[in-house]
Amino acid sequence: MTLRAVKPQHETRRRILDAAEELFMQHGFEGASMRLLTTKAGVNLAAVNYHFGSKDALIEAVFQRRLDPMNAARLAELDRLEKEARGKPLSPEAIIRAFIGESLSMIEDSRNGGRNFVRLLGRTYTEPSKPIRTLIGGMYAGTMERFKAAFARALPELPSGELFWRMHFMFGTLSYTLAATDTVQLIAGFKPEDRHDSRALQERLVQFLIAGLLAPMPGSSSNTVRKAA
Amino acid sequence: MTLRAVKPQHETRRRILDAAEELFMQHGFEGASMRLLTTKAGVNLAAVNYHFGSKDALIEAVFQRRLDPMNAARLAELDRLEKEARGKPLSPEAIIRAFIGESLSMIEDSRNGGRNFVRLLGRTYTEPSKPIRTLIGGMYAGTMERFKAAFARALPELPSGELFWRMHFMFGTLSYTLAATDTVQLIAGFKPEDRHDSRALQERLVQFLIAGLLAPMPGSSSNTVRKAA
DNA sequence: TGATATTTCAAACGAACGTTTGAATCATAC
DNA sequence: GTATGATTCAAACGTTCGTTTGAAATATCA
Repeated sequence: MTLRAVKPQHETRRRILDAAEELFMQHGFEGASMRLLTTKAGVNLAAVNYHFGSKDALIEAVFQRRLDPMNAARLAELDRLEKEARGKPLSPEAIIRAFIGESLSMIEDSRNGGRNFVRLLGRTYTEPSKPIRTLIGGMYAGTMERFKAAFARALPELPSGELFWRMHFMFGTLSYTLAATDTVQLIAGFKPEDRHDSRALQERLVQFLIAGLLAPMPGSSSNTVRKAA
Repeated sequence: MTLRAVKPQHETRRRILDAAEELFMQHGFEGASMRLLTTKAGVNLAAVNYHFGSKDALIEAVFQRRLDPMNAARLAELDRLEKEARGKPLSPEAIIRAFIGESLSMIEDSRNGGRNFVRLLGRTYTEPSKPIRTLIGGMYAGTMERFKAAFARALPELPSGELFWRMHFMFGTLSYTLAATDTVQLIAGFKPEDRHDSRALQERLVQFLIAGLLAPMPGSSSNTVRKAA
């Protein structure tokens, strides 16, 4: 029996989470049934309720597993940058990169399911279900607070009300980019070789977001909000 | 019986479409059941299948009713601008306004359900269901083609591959803005009085999108793609 | 090995789903 | 008024949903 394949302690949990991640992304939370999900995971139908309690708890666990480390990594990167800057405000670009870098690099991670998760995440921001919105909102609260403060320090001339909207727009662009890449195809002209080139995508997105963040104020002159480079 | 309220020819259809618009937005397509939907509409459970054939056909009808006129209005506005310009390329800002103006003004239209629809629409761009994506994609195809051509004429220096991505980002920002306003609340700082001020929202969004569209190329110098003002 | 948790399994639960049915009701035209 | 078609209605259809159950299998440790 020495050659018997070992069965890690919580392999069933992991298999369920992986299958759920992919099927929630493909069919939505309601569309992915327990039977489909457990079949794909190769576990018994009752396993979800045994290990997680309910389908809703499974949904929560799917986000917990990835979102907490993801936001922790964002905050760690922001901490690192701020320490490095020794009290000086960061550049808007650096803050943007700290926020989107982690999620965009996960797009390339198809082996560990990171790609599935970020696409699921992008879809979920516009999810109508109240409990899910509350869940996601709670997981983001602290991170958003810190990044908003960092942006405010980097852009002292930008009124707080405007900053809110520009973060809102930036987050929306990221969200849609994560969710809709190789799903919706509204605009013709997509080159298939771009699909997995997340480096090029990231650079394009960063340029777009920086420009939007530094856009002139609605009623102002043609200057950007950044007084001096 | 002279005072009896008249019943327009297809009032039942309209009531169903209105209820579906709101409930699809609130609960998603699968989450909004026929029983909930018909109860809200004040019609019999069998009315949907009688008037539309099936739930899927109802979903299609919900989008048909609003999306075709909406895209027709976008194209009409673009035609008007181009006629007015007498062959000269339009400004990027004018093209952007032609595209987003119609949908953003619907945000204020809560009486006729326009607000419900645009929020539903924003959510649907990231919908995983293949038939729905195909449906929406087909309804947008011609409009996107025309707007892409208009942008290409306005920005001749911008490579076509870049234009695709910038339209993608712009569309994402609009989509998220439509879908997530007063639903998701990830960033603290939202002022309730902004909620229905779609004029101010539109100006903020336009500034953000223009800046993103005209952003410098990823590898270029610090100039924007627009050679001269 | 034997006792004790832990995990898996097939089967079934009641509830809710989208849809169908056939009679009842309504509107319209002769 | 009566015949004809359109619409509404209560009831039921078969299916699938998330969940529960109690026994069987497996792992853990004295």
